Amino acid sequence: MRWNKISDAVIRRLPLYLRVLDDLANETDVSLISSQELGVKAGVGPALVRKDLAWFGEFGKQGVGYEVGFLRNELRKILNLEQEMAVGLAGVGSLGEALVRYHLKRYDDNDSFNLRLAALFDSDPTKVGSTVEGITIASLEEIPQKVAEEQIQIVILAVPAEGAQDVANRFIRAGVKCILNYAPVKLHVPDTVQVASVDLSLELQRLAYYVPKPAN
Amino acid sequence: MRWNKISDAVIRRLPLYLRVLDDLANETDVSLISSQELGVKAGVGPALVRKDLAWFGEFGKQGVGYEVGFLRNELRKILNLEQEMAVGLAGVGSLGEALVRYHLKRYDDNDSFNLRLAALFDSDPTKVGSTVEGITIASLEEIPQKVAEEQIQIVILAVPAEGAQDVANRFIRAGVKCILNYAPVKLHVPDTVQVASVDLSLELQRLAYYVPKPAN
DNA sequence: TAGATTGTTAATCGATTAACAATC
DNA sequence: TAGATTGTTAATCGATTAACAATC
Repeated sequence: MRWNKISDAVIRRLPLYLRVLDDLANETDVSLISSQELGVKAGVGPALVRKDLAWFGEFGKQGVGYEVGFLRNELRKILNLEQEMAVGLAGVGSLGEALVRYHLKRYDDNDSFNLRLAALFDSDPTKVGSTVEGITIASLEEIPQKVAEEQIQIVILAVPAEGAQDVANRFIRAGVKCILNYAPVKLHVPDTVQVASVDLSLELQRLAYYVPKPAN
Repeated sequence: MRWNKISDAVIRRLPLYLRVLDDLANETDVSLISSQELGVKAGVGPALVRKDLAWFGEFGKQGVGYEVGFLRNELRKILNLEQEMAVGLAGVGSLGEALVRYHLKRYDDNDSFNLRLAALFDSDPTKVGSTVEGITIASLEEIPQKVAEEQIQIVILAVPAEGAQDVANRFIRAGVKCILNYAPVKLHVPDTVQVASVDLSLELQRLAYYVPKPAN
């Protein structure tokens, strides 16, 4: 299986489809779904659903639709979620702690969320050694060892803006290729590294544009 | 000023530009910037920078560039950030609390982040009446009054997945038109309402796709 | 004036949608 | 078989980039 150069726009929708299939697998006894229905539930047009899936293979049956359990499993394979993957989190402030709890809840609730939170990191020596939800906080110096030991593949950055680039660099040097960044800064990374960014302030400032201006 | 039908792709980049200009205004004595430099700092091509800005007016001088303070101010006007705007937050769990702190820090640090956190809401009666960072938690029943009193224009949802749609509906009924959703569900809203979504699990599942598969 | 950079138009690129033959 | 829905190709739509005349 080598699917080169598939657009990120496509990849972004796959977890959306997977979520719909997960819900369907739990809540109902529906075992078949059409691109039409899947599209409605995911908020995507039916043609686009079919085209997205077609990049990876032929998963449906003409005249019938897609078998829920089967398609779900294929999506998990495509997204690398079949085996458990280890995730690290740096910056155990109030946001970091909240993300730890949020993550653990997702991990427990959702079978397809095969991402185990394996290590925490913080620069503050007074935090190092203490635990959050049973996970011990390591220092930034321990990044190389921990990443290697736990085979950490993805890192969540919940550090302050000032420290974000430095901490990112440390993980990149340790071999991490995927970063989910919560700090309000643009990270500069080699293009072998994928960054996803979650930025409250950018989102809010964008929403402000859509606030209706008072009629005058 | 009536700029109809400007693409959301454009709007998403404006806060990025604004952030660069804010940094420039604070850190250095640079008072002019070219689309080239602004583009590099924002991670956007120079032609696109010029085209984005051109939707709203002529802000530069040929042969010279853009005046930092002036452009910054124009962007604030465009994004509705000139006057302070009131924001509400629902769901004061650990994520909600963390977002409160995060928000207040941004509000203090950044002049252009003119979004004041004006009210908190929670469904848990044992939380109602207590305060976080000096802001009192109201019940969901108080949404209509609070929204009207404080003129809340944007709401951050940090409630569990199950409650998200219901809480969203309450705010929409109270007249809120912009929602920033942290719950892992697709919200169904009238198309007069703008939703921005932040979804840790979708982002992580997407990143998992990019994790290099072990050579075998 | 000469050099630089904008604002804008035209060309390119990519992503979504429509349509339909294949087929379950 | 008749009806339905896929997989796929062609058409459309929109966004980005390249190019350049206008002009500071």
